[in-house]
Amino acid sequence: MGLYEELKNRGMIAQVTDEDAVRNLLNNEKATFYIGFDPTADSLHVGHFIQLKVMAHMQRAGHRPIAVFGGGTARVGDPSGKDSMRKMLSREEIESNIGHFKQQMSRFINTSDGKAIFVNNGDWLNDLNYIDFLREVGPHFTVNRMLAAECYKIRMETGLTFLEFNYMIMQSYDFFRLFSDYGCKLELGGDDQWSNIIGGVELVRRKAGAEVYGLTFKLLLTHEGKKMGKTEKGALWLDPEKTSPYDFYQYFRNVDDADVINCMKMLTFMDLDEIANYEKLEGADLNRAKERLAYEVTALIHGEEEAKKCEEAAKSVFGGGGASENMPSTAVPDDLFVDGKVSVIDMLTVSGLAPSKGEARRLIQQGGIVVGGEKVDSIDKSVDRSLLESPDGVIVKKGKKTYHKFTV
RNA sequence: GGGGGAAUUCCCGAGCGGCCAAAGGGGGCAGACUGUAAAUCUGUUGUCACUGACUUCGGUGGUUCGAAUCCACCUUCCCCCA
Repeated sequence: MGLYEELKNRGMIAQVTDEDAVRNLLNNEKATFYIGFDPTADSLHVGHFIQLKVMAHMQRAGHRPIAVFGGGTARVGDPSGKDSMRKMLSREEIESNIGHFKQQMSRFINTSDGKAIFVNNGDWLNDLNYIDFLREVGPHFTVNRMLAAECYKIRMETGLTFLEFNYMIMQSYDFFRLFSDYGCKLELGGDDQWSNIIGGVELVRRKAGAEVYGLTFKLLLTHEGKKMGKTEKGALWLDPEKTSPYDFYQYFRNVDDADVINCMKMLTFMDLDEIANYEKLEGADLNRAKERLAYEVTALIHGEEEAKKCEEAAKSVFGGGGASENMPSTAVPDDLFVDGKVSVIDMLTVSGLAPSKGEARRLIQQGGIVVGGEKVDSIDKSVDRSLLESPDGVIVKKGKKTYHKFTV
């Protein structure tokens, strides 16, 4: 099975500019391709991971990836799929974000011996001369076509600024530059990038008279069409400081039944035949698939060792509730003790389990707090220091799934 | 440049000068039911010293016993016309 078929069978391919040509390129040639990443945050998230995975996949097959960091484009902001303008980022923020991206990415992409190229489109976009640029690329785009593009659709309702309107042109220009400088023949991206990608394909055709290609991947969506990887705290980040491996693991351990198989196909390197076996599972048995999924994805991002820890922590906690060294924990500061006791309310707030005392009270009143295996039935409850001093500390359960260990 | 409108709690959105910590929905959290799933139902959702007090309704002043509600100026956004 060729690389193209592999991607297709995993249900990852959304749109292709020329299916036969791209299939041939992926299966039989060694091509240079690129994916762009706009450094709009200080960490990559699961959405980016799909792109990383594909890059790694393609690199293994002998193709040469170019990762383009949007040091220039991030200053403009991609309006695709957004209903309002992004906050403008300073140059310093952008540079710092690029640093984080590079670091995270080097885990997945081998950059030695020119096997992959990291570039910053700010290198050619930042110093463009306005009129020269307009004359160079402007004649190749008509406003009529641009306005009809899918990526502007939402914004035609809510308002599209001229700043963002130019995004597509800049990204198209990227492709042209990469084609000229590196012979890049293929641009990959999330499906929301389709308009921007075909803009580049067309620009290369018109300016250089060459045929290049575009391919988009399905976005990671739930079966209801909502974006996956969203948590209360924002995205599901790859940075362990921003999303702990445990939370990361739990996110996938808790995916909807209907989304498990899709996630396996898109996010792991698991063999398709093996996935097919999991696909046969039904009802509660699907939990086995979820465990596997969570393990695999966590291992890819945080390493096998970390993934094992997460798995053990989850099993010990949900399978009977023993202490675990991998559980998030908080040491209670001395000043919270009164007569050798801490109030449960203080424990909840100091650990961040509850953002305020009011919330902490509410949790207790609603029966959502269990301390050391016993439900807390009064907001005045407190815990003896001696219990916290014991080797395993005190385990507090908030709601059904949140466990936290307290020590001194 | 001219004219009109809007800014409300996490989001959307209602809000006669007192009965407004502010309707309703979404989202979040908790409970019941479960499989660490979904759906459903219930409760809850500013802070604290929580049967009370305090701080919120773009900003700054003002009118008033009393303002999210009225006035002035400022800031930002939207719409129509040019």
